[in-house]
Amino acid sequence: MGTMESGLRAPCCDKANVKKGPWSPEEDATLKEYIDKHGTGGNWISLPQKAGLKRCGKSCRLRWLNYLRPNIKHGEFSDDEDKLICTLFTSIGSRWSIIAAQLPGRTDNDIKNYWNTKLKKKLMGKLVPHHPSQNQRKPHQSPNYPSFFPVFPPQSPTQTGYFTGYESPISVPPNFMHSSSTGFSTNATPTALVQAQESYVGPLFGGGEASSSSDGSCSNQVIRGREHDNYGVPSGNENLGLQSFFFDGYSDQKPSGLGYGESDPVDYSSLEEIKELISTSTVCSNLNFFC
DNA sequence: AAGCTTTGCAACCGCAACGCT
DNA sequence: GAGCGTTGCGGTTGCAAAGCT
Repeated sequence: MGTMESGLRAPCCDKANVKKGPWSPEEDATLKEYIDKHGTGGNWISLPQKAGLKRCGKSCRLRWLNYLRPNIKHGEFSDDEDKLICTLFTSIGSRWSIIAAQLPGRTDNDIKNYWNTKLKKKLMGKLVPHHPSQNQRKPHQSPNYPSFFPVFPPQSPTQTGYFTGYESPISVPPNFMHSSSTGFSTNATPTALVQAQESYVGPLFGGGEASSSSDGSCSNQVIRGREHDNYGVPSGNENLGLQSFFFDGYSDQKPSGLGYGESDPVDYSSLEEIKELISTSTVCSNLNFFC
């Protein structure tokens, strides 16, 4: 590690001579043909050159993994898949790669998009907003988003007990993801994950009580990190992805109306509803609220 | 029919971990 | 152990299509 600090990170490719944007059928064919013949060669950076593509290696990798790879499933998600995604999301957050690993043929990108555009709304559609007056749409707000998606109070991120809405309301013990007591691993079955989450579901909504880390700093600090457990699985001190589930009441993707620290009033009673909904949807084996 | 808004998804970006030297 | 290149991941963006007025 350690190139990050310098700010002098070399670009992964010559951006000037690299094509961006949607892939053409010809490019797809070229990439597929090359990989079918030679494999990836363990080096995506040099692959486009060898294959005769004017693309960044990263772009090739992404295209292959998300689209060209054999056995990729496209199209509608089944109810079972919906439920599994929901269960896993409430267990481990936006760990899309891990969630994707439980859904054969689905890519993390697919699942992420599906969650952000459909599943989240589907889930939230089950909730009735408390205060219709707050339900006025803001730019880019989906019509069926309840207004009470909390945007958290305008407190300093360092104040214990609050978070800005840009950061996870959740902190997880560093050993949670690879704790033997939780039984978590990428190889864990969804059932195991639910069990793990069950043991942890309380603190998920513990608000301020759960937000301090052991060194006394606040877990509002977004911790991005990937440790790996014995299974080669990302694990560790995680910023679970419920943040995206919670914060953006008026955009799928970004809080376009309010700046950092600005907020609408919070409807805390609605938090209880969400809490109940998620714990119900997660813990209850009869996940039938999608039906 | 035209213009505007919203939605869905492919692709990009930046960061952090990995792994080799 | 440090440095550096590569990989993998999650968040974000851009744009075409669909829907609405």
